[in-house]
Amino acid sequence: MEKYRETGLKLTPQRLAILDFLDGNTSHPSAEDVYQEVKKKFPTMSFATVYNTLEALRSRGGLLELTIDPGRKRYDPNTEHHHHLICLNCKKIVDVHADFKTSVPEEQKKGFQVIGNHVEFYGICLECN
Amino acid sequence: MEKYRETGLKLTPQRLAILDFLDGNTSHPSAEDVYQEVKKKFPTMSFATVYNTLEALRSRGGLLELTIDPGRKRYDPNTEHHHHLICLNCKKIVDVHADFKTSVPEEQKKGFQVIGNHVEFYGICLECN
DNA sequence: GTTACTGCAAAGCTTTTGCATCCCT
DNA sequence: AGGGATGCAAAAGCTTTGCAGTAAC
Repeated sequence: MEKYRETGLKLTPQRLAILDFLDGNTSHPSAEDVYQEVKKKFPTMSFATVYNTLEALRSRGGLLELTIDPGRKRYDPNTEHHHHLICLNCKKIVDVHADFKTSVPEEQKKGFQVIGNHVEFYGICLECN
Repeated sequence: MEKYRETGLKLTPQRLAILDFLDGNTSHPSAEDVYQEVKKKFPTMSFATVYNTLEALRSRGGLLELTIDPGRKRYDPNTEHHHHLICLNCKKIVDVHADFKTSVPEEQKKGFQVIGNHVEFYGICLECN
């Protein structure tokens, strides 16, 4: 939690509440989810602060922005390389840890400098089935 | 092009122009891209028609909705199983054809019925580098 | 003739931004 | 004290929707 201080991030009470909510969280919350949660402790919380903080974390490499859910961004505090399984019905996202050794065939790279990859599995979760 | 008629899709001139633009298109256009292109032929084209047609195609399995680009949906008329490489800078998307044999480890499925997967590679394209 | 599509405008959601005030360091 | 953060409101993107007129079947 305190590790961000040294990156120049100002640790306000609101930010600590956001960090606290995100720490170890595997629910892949949306900005709205973060807002609703932190609003309980800080009724004056605004989306500006939520987005500001999420972006501050992301730019420091402390948060991943997932584009797996159409319509809204989802955030993942686990920045280790891993993959995701999403429910097509309720949009629940669960982590998948595995090493798939996927790589773009050389002749298909089109000059791209490939930086990383992410496997997205989709299906229907237990509750929706 | 005519194959959609038998699915109950009404082939209006506007739809034929959209189908014509999408056929064989590997640029993964956004709704805006489709709109701008078809507007050349039909100046009164509206987003309602674009979205209506894209959804009609998608629901019939003739189009994929990609959620790979934060902020807007991208569409892919190639419904064969394949993967994508996206430029983090300009959001260009290119196809990657390969069989990666990825699957969710049984103990991580959490009761999900897994339907499919998609590998997303990211990097910087030649033009942006 | 039916049924479904078109086009315009309005509304809905998510995200971004301007700005005055406030507070962490 | 200074620089950055907060919070409110407004605005900006993208997508959806209502509805009257219209065209495909």
